[in-house]
Amino acid sequence: MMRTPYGLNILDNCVTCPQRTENLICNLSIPAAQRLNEIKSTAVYPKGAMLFIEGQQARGVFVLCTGKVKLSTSSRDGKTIITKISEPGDVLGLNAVISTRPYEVTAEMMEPGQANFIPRDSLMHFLREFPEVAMKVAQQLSRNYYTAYEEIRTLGLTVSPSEKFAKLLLSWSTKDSQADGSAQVKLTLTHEEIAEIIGTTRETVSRLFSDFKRKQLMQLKGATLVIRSRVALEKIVQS
Amino acid sequence: MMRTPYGLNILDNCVTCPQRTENLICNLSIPAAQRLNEIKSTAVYPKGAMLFIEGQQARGVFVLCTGKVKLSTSSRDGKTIITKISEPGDVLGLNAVISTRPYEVTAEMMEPGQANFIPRDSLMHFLREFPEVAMKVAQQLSRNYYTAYEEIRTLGLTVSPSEKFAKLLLSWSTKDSQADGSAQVKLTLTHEEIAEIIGTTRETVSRLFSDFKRKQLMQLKGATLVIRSRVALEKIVQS
DNA sequence: AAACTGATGTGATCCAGATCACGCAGCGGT
DNA sequence: ACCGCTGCGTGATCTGGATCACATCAGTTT
Repeated sequence: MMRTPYGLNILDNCVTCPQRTENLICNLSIPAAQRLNEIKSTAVYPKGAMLFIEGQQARGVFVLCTGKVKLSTSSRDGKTIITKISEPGDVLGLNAVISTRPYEVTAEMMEPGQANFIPRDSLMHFLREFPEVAMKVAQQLSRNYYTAYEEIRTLGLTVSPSEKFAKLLLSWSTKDSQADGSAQVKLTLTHEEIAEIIGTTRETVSRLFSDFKRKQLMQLKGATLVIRSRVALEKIVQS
Repeated sequence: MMRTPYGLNILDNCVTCPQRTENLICNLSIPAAQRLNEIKSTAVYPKGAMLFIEGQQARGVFVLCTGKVKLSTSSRDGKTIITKISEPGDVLGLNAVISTRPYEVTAEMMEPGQANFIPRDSLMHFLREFPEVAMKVAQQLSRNYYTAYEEIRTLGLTVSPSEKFAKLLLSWSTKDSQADGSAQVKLTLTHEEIAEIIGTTRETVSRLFSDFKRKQLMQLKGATLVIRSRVALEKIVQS
């Protein structure tokens, strides 16, 4: 099968989505995958590009191939919270399309990357054509819901910024942690962005970094964050 | 068609769910409705009964017929937040069942009421049998997601308790507001419960009531809450 | 009626973070 | 080198709610 740099087959792309076998577009039946491949279009976006903006009428979904995407929502007075950092394999805008409502978040490329776009109508047709995929979509949606619920628990039940910060570090380190409980993560976010994730101010995040370093919970080598011990962090979370 | 007090046909029940035509169990095709009627079982629950508890393996969904249900989640250290007050017509536990995960909330009857139970396996079978219903389920799930997202916005973007309180009052008054912007709502929650909704303390809620009454934003006649002007409240929210 | 219980009002105190206000470091552009 | 810009570190204040500690009140029970 031929591959062109800007027109990858979704089936092929699937290979590039590590450990995402449960994903919407993976493990489709051959005819479904072929159909999907026909209705999608691929594009490359620069850093800072907006895939869609909160409040816009939903045009379709984006399947992220490469790069990271920042999902955020803001209030009229300028305050912003980041609800998720999406990674390759994620399907963006699904809720808005399925429920035919405006996008509930803004999706911004954090680094240059590639995404497949599937227009609203094509997707809905596709789902009616392949009911088993509709079922997978429902499961994806309920998984999204769980993530949102975790967010609610964090925002509503966790009071102190230090606790939320510890939670965030833990969520980062789960991906590739060592046997001894330590982990290394590439830090790609600014303090400002971290503040928008845990709902506090830039200054407080800065102080949290100092505190946690002093308490030997973590350490910074260039842009690499070294987490000393997960158990110590879990103690802080304690909720 | 015969009606028995404790074994209402779901189709009939639909009539008792006001303005819920978009609901999962309403507007089904005749065969789907009949099938649904076969797999459901109805029960009456006393006040305080737990339909399900956070963390339990999902057994099935509940379709609320009468009464109100409090959905909440708590942290290990005892703090609780109420995420939603469910009303007749709502489908409870859908996300957990579809994603085959534990219930993410606790559902407690706030007053005696009736609910239909549909076991997990029966529901999944049913959805495979009627793909058009699976599609409706997906839409219901994405609507749930929107509600959760609203919650995130409230918790994450709204800082002051007074703003959240105003938001809550507005959400109550939307249901039946007068032309002049006033509205009357039966107050069924304690200050403690309101505190758990907006994420503050009982004392603060008590003070908020005093403040808002003093500022002529609302007024209390027995258990009836009279909202003076919606616009004034919207000014406070302002986000 | 008295005692009990759960829901409520309200003052006094305290403190974690927000806010303000800088200084400083890195880095790309001209 | 210079500038401009964005991100970061840190002190000094200020303050809104949490917390504690009672008093009160309405509805129930005995």
